[in-house]
Amino acid sequence: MLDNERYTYMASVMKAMAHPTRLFIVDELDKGPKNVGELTAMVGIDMSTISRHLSILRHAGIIAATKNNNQMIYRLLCPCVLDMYKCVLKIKEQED
Amino acid sequence: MLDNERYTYMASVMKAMAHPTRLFIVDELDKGPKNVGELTAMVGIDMSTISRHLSILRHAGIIAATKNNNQMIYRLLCPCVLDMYKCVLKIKEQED
DNA sequence: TGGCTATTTGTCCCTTTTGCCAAATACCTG
DNA sequence: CAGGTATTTGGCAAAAGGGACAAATAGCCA
Repeated sequence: MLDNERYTYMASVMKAMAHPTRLFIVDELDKGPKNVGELTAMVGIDMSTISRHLSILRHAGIIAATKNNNQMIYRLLCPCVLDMYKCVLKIKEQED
Repeated sequence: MLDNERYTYMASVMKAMAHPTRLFIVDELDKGPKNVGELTAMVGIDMSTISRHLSILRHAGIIAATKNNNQMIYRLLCPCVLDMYKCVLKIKEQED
């Protein structure tokens, strides 16, 4: 398979997005930066789990964090990920 | 989490893309329809595994298949998935 | 029908992912 | 320093993902 490394990298970024909770987080961060507590309250699962989701998105380079006192403020780095939604919706239309 | 079903659906489509071999297949099908044997030769792993990858992409609505004699010809349904690459590359640039 | 080619499906094994709880860490404040 | 709040990390269990091999299925041709 030609250029395997490229595909592996691309897949890793897409995998980071490919989870309902993480897509929700990305959507929320697109509206504005938020801390872990706020996101936890919105999603309604354990904060440790949210923290891990945020870590996955951060390592993929999709979001970034800044420390504010004892809080971590997360923000969306690349709003272009939201364009992926458009394509997914186009696929959905095709099926109906 | 608001509108959970929407996020679950979107995640399932993105998950279908989130694998190096499947991204490669999508890229190849973008150049033109191909049968399972051709894709297997290009990727270099077991045909049964390729077949399952194709099944995953088909169920996600990303590709479609037509039977030609005893071959299955796969084709890309929604070339817009390739636009996702652009965003991933933008993310990569940001990191360097 | 029997054999040949192309593809899919069943099964097994191993690895990764996800979620929870509890413990650790970080930072502020009295 | 002690206590409080915010977040991350370790460990564990359940579930899902990925690959190989063998067996099943489908369609063609003699």
